[in-house]
Amino acid sequence: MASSEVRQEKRRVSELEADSAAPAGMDRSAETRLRLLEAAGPIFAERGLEGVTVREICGRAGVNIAAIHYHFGDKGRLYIAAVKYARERRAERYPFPNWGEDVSPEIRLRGFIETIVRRMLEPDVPWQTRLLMREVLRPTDACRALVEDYFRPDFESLVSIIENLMPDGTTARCCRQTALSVLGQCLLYRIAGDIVRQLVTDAEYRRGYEIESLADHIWRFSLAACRGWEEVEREAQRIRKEWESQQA
Amino acid sequence: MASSEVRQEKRRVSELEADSAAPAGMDRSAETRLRLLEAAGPIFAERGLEGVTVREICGRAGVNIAAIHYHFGDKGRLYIAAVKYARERRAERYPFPNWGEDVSPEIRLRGFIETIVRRMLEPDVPWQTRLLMREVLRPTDACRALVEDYFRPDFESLVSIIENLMPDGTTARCCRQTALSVLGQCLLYRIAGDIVRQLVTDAEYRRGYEIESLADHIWRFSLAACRGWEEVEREAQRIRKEWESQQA
DNA sequence: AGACCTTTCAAACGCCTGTTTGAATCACTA
DNA sequence: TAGTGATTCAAACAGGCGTTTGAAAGGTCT
Repeated sequence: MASSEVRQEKRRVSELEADSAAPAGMDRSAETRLRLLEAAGPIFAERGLEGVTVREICGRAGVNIAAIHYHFGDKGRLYIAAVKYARERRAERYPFPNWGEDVSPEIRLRGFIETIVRRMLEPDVPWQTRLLMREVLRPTDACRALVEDYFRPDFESLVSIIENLMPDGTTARCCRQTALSVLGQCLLYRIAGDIVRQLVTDAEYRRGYEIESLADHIWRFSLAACRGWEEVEREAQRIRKEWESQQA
Repeated sequence: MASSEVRQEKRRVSELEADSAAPAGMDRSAETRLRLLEAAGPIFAERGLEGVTVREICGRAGVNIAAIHYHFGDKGRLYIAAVKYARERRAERYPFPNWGEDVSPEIRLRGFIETIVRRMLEPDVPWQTRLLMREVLRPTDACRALVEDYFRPDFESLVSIIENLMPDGTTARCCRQTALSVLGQCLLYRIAGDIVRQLVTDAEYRRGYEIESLADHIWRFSLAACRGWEEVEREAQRIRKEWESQQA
């Protein structure tokens, strides 16, 4: 009992070393760690922590079952390590376009939407991106901080795009909520792809629901909402009165 | 082995009887079935098939573990029975408003959105509704037909509302996709409620994200999109040209 | 009351999970 | 080459899962 704790303690030290380097002449230990991470990552990204067995992971990695305990302590910490690893490899994630200063907010919005949709749906987006997306959508207690430094910057940049598109004087709160409306549209196809496929006909699905077309529609819809915002503002009072009379 | 099959076969017959009636003098069998369904339903609705153990279900129902096998065959068929039961009790689900002929599409849209958001978020919406929502979002093979008769009618009525709001000549395909944009906004708060709460400040969340406010924003955003649709159509060519030049 | 079928019950079964063990193997130093 | 610590391995472990069992209890007929 005490001996196993010692084992883990030793390993936890060399985990830290492993952060710093994976030298050309990689030792067995570092290689095994890497094989586990690279094997576990994609499956975790697809099916989550509970949906995967350690036996499957080790099988794909070609290492012994006990390796997880030896190198990471347990399955849960392997998962966390995989998330961290994915975050470190952030460069590999599907990148946002890098606009110049003079690019219009309309174009920025278009690029943002396409990037998000692609991250959601592109099957050959790197698993690191997909795992981080999963964590962002259903944050594990252990990784809640991830939202802050992985996703919030993207969110804030979307908000600032929208601030440029909405009429002057629109509150920041309203802009944030609008940003969420844009994100919600993107998420739908990831979360409820099955039902969407069932609701529209097959032919229509094949022609109008590839990534480009989806991004295009979401963009037009969202942009149109910004354009029409003031008009609805003006109608609002009349409609709201009608609404309340209908409610009663 | 053969005997157990016989048992199940017998039961499967009386399952059918159980559809027809639950008379005042309910016999033990029907009562146990009902207790299982009523105990399992809410937990299934919350955590799904895999997230619940038969021991928990039977514990809450106050019946023996073996009752599931005896009355339903196995856990999976209990789940299916719970979904069917939920669908039969459709009347209890949170209803759409029943508009008169003369109600404007703007108002209809407002009512539709609020109903959906409420179904997603209201904690004391009946579990039957929540279980069906879950099935619609991640359709199990067994219950795929559910989408057709439970959800499609709602979807089609949303589409027809939108057809009345979009400019004349908008294609049906575009209206369906727009309907999905509306639904996506509603879904976000159910699917990614955690991250939303983290992205906006606590104070803002409490004041601006109750059901009424959410429905109001989604409604304004969607209505504005319909109003601004033609304007964007007109801009589209110019913007698209800019987009393509930026891409290159 | 006795026979018969239905329904419940406590207990166990077999399986799969994540984890642990102790010995075998490897890589390196003296 | 012998010794030492790091790493791998096959095997087993404990515990939870869904399922099954065979007997007990309940209800309903003649």
